[in-house]
Amino acid sequence: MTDRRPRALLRWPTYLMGNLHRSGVARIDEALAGSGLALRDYYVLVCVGEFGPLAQQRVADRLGLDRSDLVKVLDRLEAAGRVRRERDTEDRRRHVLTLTEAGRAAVAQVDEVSAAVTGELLSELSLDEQETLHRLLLKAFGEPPA
Amino acid sequence: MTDRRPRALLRWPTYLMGNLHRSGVARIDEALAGSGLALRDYYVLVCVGEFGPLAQQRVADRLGLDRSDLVKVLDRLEAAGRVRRERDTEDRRRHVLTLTEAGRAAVAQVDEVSAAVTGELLSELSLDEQETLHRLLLKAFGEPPA
DNA sequence: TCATACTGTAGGGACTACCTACAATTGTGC
DNA sequence: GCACAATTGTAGGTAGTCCCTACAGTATGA
Repeated sequence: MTDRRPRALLRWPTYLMGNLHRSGVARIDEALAGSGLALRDYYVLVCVGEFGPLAQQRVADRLGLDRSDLVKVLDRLEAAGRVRRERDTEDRRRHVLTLTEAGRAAVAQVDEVSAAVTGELLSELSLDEQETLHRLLLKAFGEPPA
Repeated sequence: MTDRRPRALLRWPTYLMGNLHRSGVARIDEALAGSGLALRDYYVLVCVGEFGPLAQQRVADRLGLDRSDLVKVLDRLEAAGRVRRERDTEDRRRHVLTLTEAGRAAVAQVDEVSAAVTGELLSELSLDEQETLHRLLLKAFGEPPA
């Protein structure tokens, strides 16, 4: 029984984005169940992969996470052999993170799932509209248009 | 030190919407701190206000929440005198919820805050673009265009 | 009457966001 | 060289969300 939502809430982009986000994450997590991968893991893997060997604090900065929360994610990822975590020989406070081959494979897997889910999630929109939505979201986010 | 995000993540509307949503909610919560109102409370108040006297299960259905999670929200709202919760005389399994005057005032307060925050959140977009974004979000959400 | 379904409530588990504290390490001013 | 501050990773706590199960009270239909 999926009743209609209050119209007074549908006025707010924040509300709409929250619900769409939640729906997308749920679908991705469902597709990823069993692989031992969470969506956050993917974010971290992508970040380490894109910006080369990185200290944990730098990953947290780039993703807008707290460094203390990153620890558990990295524990999982390291145990699964998806990242290497080694002391930085130049600054022994830091751990240097590097992506492994398994990590790269995980990224590719989530990329595929995410593309499929995005298509579902925005299936009510034409391809042009999807493109427009993405462009506006990027701009609102403060990123230069791709 | 706000570093740039991984480009590979900015490809995903789900990721962008999640971050924008989080940012919006944080600003609203901040503005609402001290008033004893959470954003979820507002959702519930709006729902009860819009669809008249409602049973708890109906509110949960309309908002996509679990009825068990609604209980704590309603405990707060009732204690604050923002909703009345009474046994339904026609079906004594149900509690009938009605909005009080204080509840209506709370809705008006959050409406104001939310409008201001939405303006901030989308300040990188022109008014036309904000309108387009909202229309596309509504459509993606499966709602008929207003 | 008996079985079935619905409603509100209690409680738990897993996850996220945010915060503090702390030990190890590095850098700075003297 | 040395006291002091800052940084980094880690542990832990709190609050909130989402999802699930169990249960007692109530209604409904065979």
